[in-house]
Amino acid sequence: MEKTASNEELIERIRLGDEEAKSCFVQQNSALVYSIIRRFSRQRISNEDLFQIGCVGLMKALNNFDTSYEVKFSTYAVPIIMGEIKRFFRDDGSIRISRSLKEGYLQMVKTKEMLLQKLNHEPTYQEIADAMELDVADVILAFEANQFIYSLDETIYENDGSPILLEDKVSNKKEEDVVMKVSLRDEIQKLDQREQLLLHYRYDLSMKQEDIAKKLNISQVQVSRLEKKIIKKLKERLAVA
DNA sequence: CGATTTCAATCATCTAAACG
DNA sequence: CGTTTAGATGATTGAAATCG
Repeated sequence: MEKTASNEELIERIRLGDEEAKSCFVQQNSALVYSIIRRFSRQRISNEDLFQIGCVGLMKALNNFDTSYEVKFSTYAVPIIMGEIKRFFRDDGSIRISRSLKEGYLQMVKTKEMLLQKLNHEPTYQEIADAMELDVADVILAFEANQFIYSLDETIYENDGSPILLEDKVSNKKEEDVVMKVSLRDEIQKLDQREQLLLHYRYDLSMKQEDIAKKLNISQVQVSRLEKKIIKKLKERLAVA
């Protein structure tokens, strides 16, 4: 290693493929990450995890930073890192807080699918509630709260049943799973509608390929193939990062 | 049993004769 | 020339065999 160079200089060299400059850069800016995560530290999550997430943000900032912005790197990087951490808390919270609620939700989704077949129309909240012998208010609440949650990882992480974990399919490594989780979420967002839906059915709802096939109007064989393709794609994209 | 792979049929895309 | 036709090559498909 060598004496301190400015961030701007280092970035210049990183752009040219200088690996040494990169590690030097990370080391130099870890203090910045620390100063940010200090504000977030809570008991629920270790500082180490937080730091890793912060570094994800740092790398994002590094990749997207444009010298023509005419601002100091740190000015640009801080909001990005903050965003990354905030996003993690949001995602993390929604999963941990509502696990039992989520399970109920999954059941509701299944019931809804079933009713859809039986009634031949989109079931009302009332009908779902009746079928499950629940209060309408509970059903509505669960649906509203969970509507947009795609918890493709973590969701089932401590179920004793036989959960399928997308994470395991995509990654072989055990470590650095926090970083992996974050970027996996990113990559899933980039998939097209049908692919996301397939993952949702498969890994959130644990549906059979055959049932998914019916839903998507394709054959079960195609579901198998499509699923394999998606896994492969995610794997490749994560491997590079 | 559910998931995957195999295999033959079918479809799409390209190439090059064979015309008018 | 343009376009029509024959065929070749490759991708996609689902039923059925096979796997775990």
